[in-house]
Amino acid sequence: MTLHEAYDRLWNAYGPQGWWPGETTIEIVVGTILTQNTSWKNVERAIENLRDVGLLDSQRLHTIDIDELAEIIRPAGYYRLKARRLKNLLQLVHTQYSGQWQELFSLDTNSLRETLLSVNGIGPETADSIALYAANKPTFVIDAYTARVLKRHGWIDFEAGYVEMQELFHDQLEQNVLLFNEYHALIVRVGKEHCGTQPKCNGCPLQELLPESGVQTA
DNA sequence: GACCAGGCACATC
DNA sequence: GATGTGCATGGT
Repeated sequence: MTLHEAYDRLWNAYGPQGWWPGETTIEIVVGTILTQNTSWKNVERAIENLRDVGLLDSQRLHTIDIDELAEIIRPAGYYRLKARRLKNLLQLVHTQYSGQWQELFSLDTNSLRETLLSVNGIGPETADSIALYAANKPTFVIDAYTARVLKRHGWIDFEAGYVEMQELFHDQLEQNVLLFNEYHALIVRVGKEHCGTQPKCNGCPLQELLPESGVQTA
């Protein structure tokens, strides 16, 4: 079994997932922070609120009062925390990169990653999400679903951490932005439908790729 | 009413 | 280094 085979099965079963298509840079960046440990549905409400008041704009977000911002993104949950995290990132871009996201994104993948990780409130997944979906860098995003699917199917050691899981994809696949984008979204899809808190592997497109030992429980 | 959702930082041992 | 806890809304 290879990650290529698994990708083909998922693609054949589900097709394109359309994550973050045709949206602006700031909208994608805001989404990566708002979706931390939060359902996308709630994030959409918060983003619509921002759109309604014309705040999907880096400069305006940078200058708006933090408590006002918090109230506007309230539906996304952890709203005061996330307002602070957004402000931290905007502070970086507007003081170090002239408010120009493309200037920040012109860094090589590793430097961009390290720079993003230096911001309080941005961890590995958020940094990689921004790098992949906003900056179009070929870096694979590992999230809770990805970890669950990899471990449930015995593709990686149960104790593996973020970096190990990411290396698995980086080592076995061509470094392609669109592939990484689609693959991650497909894994989230199969994770939601079949690898939730209770294993439901009947009908799972990856069922025949399960290890002989059977399904491990998280 | 419990449990979950596309994490992360910080405290404590 | 591992483990626990706060952050918060909305859906099932």
